[in-house]
Amino acid sequence: MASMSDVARRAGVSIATVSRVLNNNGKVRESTRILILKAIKELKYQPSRVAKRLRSKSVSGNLLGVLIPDIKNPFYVEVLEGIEEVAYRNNYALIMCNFGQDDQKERLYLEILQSEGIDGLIAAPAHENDLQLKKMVKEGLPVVCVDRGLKDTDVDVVLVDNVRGAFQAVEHLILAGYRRIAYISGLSTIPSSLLRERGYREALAKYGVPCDPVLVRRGDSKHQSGIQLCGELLDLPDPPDALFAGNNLITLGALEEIHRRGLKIPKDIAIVGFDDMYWSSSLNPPLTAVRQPAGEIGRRAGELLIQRINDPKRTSVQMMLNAELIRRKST
Amino acid sequence: MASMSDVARRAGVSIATVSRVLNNNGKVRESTRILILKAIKELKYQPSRVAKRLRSKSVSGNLLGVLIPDIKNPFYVEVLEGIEEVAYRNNYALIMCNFGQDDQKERLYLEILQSEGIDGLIAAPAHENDLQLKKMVKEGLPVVCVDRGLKDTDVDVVLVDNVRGAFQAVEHLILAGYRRIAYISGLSTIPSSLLRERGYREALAKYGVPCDPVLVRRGDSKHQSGIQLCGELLDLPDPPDALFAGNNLITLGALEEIHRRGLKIPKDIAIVGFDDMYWSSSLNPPLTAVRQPAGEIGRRAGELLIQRINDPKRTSVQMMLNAELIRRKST
DNA sequence: CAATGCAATGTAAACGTTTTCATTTAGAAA
DNA sequence: TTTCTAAATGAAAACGTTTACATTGCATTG
Repeated sequence: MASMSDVARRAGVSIATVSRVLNNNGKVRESTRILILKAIKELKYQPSRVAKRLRSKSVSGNLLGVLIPDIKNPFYVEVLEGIEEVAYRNNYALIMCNFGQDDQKERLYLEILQSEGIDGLIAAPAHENDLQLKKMVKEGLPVVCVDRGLKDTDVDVVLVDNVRGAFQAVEHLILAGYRRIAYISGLSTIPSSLLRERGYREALAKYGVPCDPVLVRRGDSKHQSGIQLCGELLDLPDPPDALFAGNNLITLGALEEIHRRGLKIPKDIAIVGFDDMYWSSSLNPPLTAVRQPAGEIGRRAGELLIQRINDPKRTSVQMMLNAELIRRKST
Repeated sequence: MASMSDVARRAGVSIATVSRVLNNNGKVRESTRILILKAIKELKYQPSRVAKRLRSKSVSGNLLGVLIPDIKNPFYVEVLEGIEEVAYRNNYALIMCNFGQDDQKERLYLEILQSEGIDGLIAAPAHENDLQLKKMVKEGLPVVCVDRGLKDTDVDVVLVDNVRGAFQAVEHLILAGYRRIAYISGLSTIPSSLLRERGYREALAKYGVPCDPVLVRRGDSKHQSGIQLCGELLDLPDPPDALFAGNNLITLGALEEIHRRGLKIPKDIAIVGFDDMYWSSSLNPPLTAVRQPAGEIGRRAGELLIQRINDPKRTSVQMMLNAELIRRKST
């Protein structure tokens, strides 16, 4: 691949001048600019992002990190898509790190990202108290959190009002006449699990529906946990008549288990999920769900990150988007 | 961040020696190795992948590119997941490029990847005749193609037997008694679309079922095209009694349209999709589908790529995995 | 015409590694 | 002790940029 000095030689100038026309800074005579542009075209020269990144902390290396807990989860895929959209528009490349809710993997990925000299990071940290990530924020790496915040740390975060979303879901169930409403929670180290549980409890409380502790189950946020915990609930002597599932993987798992047992939804048991998918209406039955604007979360996060890269001392913002209940046929 | 010279200074040696212990090459006395290791630990030193990549074409920079057409498509997400798994295991980071079946975006992404100095690339090219990608292969970049090959080019590729998969699907429909079988194809610039159509035709031919040209529709592989083209088919004076959908997005779209019209599956119309998802059994009705081992495709591709990086002149392989028909309730 | 100042360009260092080649060191053999 | 050899280490260049600083050229001014 041609390098800057090749261009310089061919245009009969020094690399400094070439650099100047590439970055549009410094004065350069129009005639030599043309010469250089011509050489660039002829040699199909492309600047090396690697060299650029190595050399200059001051200028952006156009590389972002994305750290997500589970790419199997359609929610994060949609977030990722949103991020990618704005990253690409701003000429940033993306290093994708899928840590699968594995602490060690997360640590290693963070090290890699640091070592890659990324300009900024969008992360859904393993938990609120992620020391390593906090440290990176402290050290000045531009970071924005999605879906999950970072305790006691001044960092941009964009997420959804989990309490309110869950509240709406459960309120909807109550108003529809259900009384034994179960909650299958994701990992309780994840803030959103707790917040959703809070919404669940608040709704029950508001309508004076007793909260039977046996009806809230906690798993690891994965598909299998939905199957397992839904099964446990259905095996109860006094099983629930409705189910609030803590995320989409859990919902899908629960759905699978309910179908396996030949139960009818919503006659035998109703279900409302947290997280909507574009194909939720094709499920059996069409799923009532709390919709997070995942794509928008990703886009907003991307925009905030790029803003912060360009203005590192901008005051941090917490952007809370609205979750919306989509009523379909499962309740 | 501490650099190698910091370590060297603290250990009282030169950077060359530090480099030697880091890469385990060259002789270094045990006592100084220990000294250096100690300094590394104390300074929390981490080598810069950027510098490493810049300096040395000979040693791997531990960076891979992934170029996929559509991250909305669960198939590619699963492939991506497989790739990520083996990449991580081998200490490679991943630059994810989602080109959305947009030629210009693909071109730009390829340029970025080149400029990032990736060690290798896994790609599902926009079409068989992707000149830019071909050129990169020719120039020696290790590449493995997934899902789609590259014409007249000596490159590793891992994919599924599309003809056979489609054949099985359509044969299954025929044996179940359906006769007016429609095919909704994806983009016809994509080899797999054509191959699946071939399987479709071969099955019809084998059983002497006439092939009504009005029953094959071609779209852009996206969700919306499934809705649209399924609608057109259903509006036909003599509509199909069964549908073979060219990929999962199309399937989901078709499903949506069928439900919107209040038609019953499979009574009014049967449907079999190409691509299975782990939640296909939760669809309404549980979907009969041709399952591609997407995760395995990704893992294999990752392994092949790393092999090739380590042995660039290894002869190229074409790995064809089996697609399997999963019978559920939609047929 | 000399002095001045600014526009245009060049030189060289720096970023953090790897790697070649040269040099020092240590231990063995004589 | 001297000499030799292999082992251990170091010096410096190179990768492809950006950038601070130096230099050149040229027009303007007095």
